[in-house]
Amino acid sequence: MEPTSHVSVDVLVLRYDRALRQLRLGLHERTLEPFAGWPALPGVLLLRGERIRDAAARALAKVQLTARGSGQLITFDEPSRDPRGPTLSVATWAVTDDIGTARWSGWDERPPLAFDHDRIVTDCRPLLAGMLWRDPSFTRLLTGAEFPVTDALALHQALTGAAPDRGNLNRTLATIPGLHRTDRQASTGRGRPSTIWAWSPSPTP
Amino acid sequence: MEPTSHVSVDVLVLRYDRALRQLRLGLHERTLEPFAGWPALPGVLLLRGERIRDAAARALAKVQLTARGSGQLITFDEPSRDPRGPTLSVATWAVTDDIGTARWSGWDERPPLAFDHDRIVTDCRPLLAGMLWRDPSFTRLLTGAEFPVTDALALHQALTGAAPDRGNLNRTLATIPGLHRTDRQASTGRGRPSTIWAWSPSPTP
DNA sequence: ACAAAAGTGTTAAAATTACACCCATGG
DNA sequence: CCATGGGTGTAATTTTAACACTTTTGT
Repeated sequence: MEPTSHVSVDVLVLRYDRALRQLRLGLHERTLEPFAGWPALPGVLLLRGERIRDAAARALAKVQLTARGSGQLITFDEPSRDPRGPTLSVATWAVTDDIGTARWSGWDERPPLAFDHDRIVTDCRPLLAGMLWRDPSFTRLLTGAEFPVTDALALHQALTGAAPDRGNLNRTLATIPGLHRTDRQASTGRGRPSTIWAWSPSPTP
Repeated sequence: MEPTSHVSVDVLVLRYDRALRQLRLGLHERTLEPFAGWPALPGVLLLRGERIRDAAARALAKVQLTARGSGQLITFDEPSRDPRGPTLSVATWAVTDDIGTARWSGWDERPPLAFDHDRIVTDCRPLLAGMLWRDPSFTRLLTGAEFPVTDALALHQALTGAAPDRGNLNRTLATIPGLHRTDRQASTGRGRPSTIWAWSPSPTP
């Protein structure tokens, strides 16, 4: 018995799938008990002296992913959340471009998760929704360097649940510093092609 | 050498001093090395299986205080923040009525603190400012069951740095659910007496 | 009467929302 | 030429902010 609780870092891995036009959540199929065979947020135990961001990177490595950026959300401290013993969970977000070996799931079609990870996801969603369009680095990572408004709409819908008015979303984008509309367009199949927005060169100088 | 970092819970203890009309921060004079003799945020090491809220209560007990309410802020993970070895710090807030054995300091006249506690205080201030008037339970704890507008003004000023317009603050208060103005007044010395606002019976049912 | 503190009224500016209508493309 | 998706324009509503002016008290 250790004198203190363990600390795990669990990551909400986000990846915007341009083909599916959907924000997807990266899950890791557990191989060990408890919850063997269950999908879970990728997580690791925080090592002595390790920074949370680095632990998150290790968690991503378990599914062969590297984060473009990450950040802290909330800490969950329910003592029985892990049957192996009391373990804090520092929830973090990370954005990636790759597929890795993760199991990718839509936000709403997500299967039941191991531990209290369902709760973590539900509690953290509004936090992420609040960061979209307001936190430039988070937003930039999700959208990538360039994106059509359609993708912006899908992102907004994925995180807030409701689809915003297209016109208003356009105006919102126009007010974001470092973001500007280009004269290029993206053909999406049927319908009028969407204007492409682009970030200025240096997002985090 | 333990396999994992320690976890401390450090508390920003808040107490509104009606006589001084000032929000004060409760500090604990350290007796042990490192930083013996320095003032610090009251903190304890999180025990195995202990909830953050309970650890915060233990920290307050070190200065003979009990919290009326508390909550989580951010987690600091800089590995060298504690010279004894890597220690996470989960910063929390707590509101109390008592004096206890704490050393109370105004927010701006506060002395240099031990560890990275100066940084914790500076980083957390805007978070607390954002909770004021928006988070009803936090607000209610700070103001108490009844309060004159003057106190509201002092609280706002302490957390945001700037004093708000009196008229606008009055209107802000009027929109807060569960809060209503009474027909009583508080004489504050010279000048026109201040209207007393009161919370409705059950704040957190 | 005057200064200090509190309160009211009014208005300007900004952000949020909603909705009607026009434009471009594929079938 | 029409359904589909994208964009612009406009207006109502709400929030935020600022400031002038009035009221009440102690000295």
